[in-house]
Amino acid sequence: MGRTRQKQSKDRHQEILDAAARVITDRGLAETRIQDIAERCGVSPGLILYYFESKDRLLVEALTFANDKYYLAQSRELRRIASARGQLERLIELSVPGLLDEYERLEEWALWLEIWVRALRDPSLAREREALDRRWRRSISDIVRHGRETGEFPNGSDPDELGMEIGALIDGLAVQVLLNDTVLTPQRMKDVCLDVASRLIGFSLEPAPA
Amino acid sequence: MGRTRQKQSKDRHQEILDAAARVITDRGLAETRIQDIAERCGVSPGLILYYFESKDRLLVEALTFANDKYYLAQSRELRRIASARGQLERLIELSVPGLLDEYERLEEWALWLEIWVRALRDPSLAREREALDRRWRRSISDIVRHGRETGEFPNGSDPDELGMEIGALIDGLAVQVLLNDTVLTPQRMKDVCLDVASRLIGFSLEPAPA
DNA sequence: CACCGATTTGAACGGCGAGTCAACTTCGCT
DNA sequence: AGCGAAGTTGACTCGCCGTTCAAATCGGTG
Repeated sequence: MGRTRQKQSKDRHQEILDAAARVITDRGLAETRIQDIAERCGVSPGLILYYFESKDRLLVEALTFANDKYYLAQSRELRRIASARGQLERLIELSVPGLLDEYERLEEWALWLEIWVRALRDPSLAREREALDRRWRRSISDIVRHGRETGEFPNGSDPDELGMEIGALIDGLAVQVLLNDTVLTPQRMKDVCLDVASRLIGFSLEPAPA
Repeated sequence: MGRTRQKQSKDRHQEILDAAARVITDRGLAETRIQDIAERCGVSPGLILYYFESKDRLLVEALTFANDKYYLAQSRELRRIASARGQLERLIELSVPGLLDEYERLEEWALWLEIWVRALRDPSLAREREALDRRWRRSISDIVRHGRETGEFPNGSDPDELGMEIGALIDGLAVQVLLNDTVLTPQRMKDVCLDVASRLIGFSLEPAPA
């Protein structure tokens, strides 16, 4: 068989997942057809079903696949920042839909909405979603822990609790921004998040107003 | 023609909207068929399209119709409470999926998720969603204003800002609870919301621990 | 080159569900 | 009672799309 053959096959697999995620972002999960995904790959519809046993499985896999991709990118970026304060600020920036580059974050949040809706009726996706979400909250609580170790943040509430609170705030605001709420601009969302986070964690915003 | 005839027609209209909302909650927007809605009404599928020009229009109307219903019920209930503190606590209780009666709030939040997803690609629903959301945030900021008038709450941040922050927090947490997050129970969500709200608004929780 | 399995194609199948329609019923009015 | 309009039915049409499949192609191996 040879390794190149396996490699190719794996590439195709990911290529399809990637295309699927993009189609879902563009057309919405409900309106995504196999034909669309095939076209994105420049491939025939039959091939999609050669690599995935059904459309449903493919779509679910694509949702979590894309989420993984974004999570890893975020992790990598945060690891390069030393101060907890800087990490928190960057995490928030990365979470605001449309603040940095146009497409990536918009895609991520749009996919979250689709995950939520489908998880309501798909128990296996529901379990997966919870794991993804715990990971996301954990990246917040880890920043809090880090900040306490370095002395940037004071001791106080349970870091996990803070991760949940701040995470929920970001989720809620991100939905508004994603849906183009006219009142809540991306910049304003960033400010609100930082402001509330600083009050909840208990540090002062003054020293470094970005 | 006579008014009774018009009245009947209006009832049918609402009956269908109601049935549609329930079906959407049960099966999800994407899986909702005209047949299902007809069955809920004990009526033939043809009749549904006699009252609504298309399935799409019916579904969108059903989403906002149900939201209205819940909003009015909430308003009525809050108006009966004198203290701002009591109003805030009740608003939070009413917002936690599955804390009080099983079905109603679960339905409401499930429908919100569907609204969000569809609003991503339906500009007219997007506009409608924003209005609904402003109304919801406003019911929070009004409580803050009321509390400042009565002296229960101290002066501080802009009430609209607080409405946005607390509203977003509730949204984010409600999604977790709705999706049966194993860590975040309904009771815990209520506690977290009250706790964060009291810190943001600046009043003490001690005097009345429910 | 000839073979073989893996990959890829595109045509065809089949079911499903939105929307149409012509016939039938119901109800208010005179 | 009987007319006309509104309400209701259920069978039918039609297009769409997931899935299947037989044939074609490709690429590595001996």
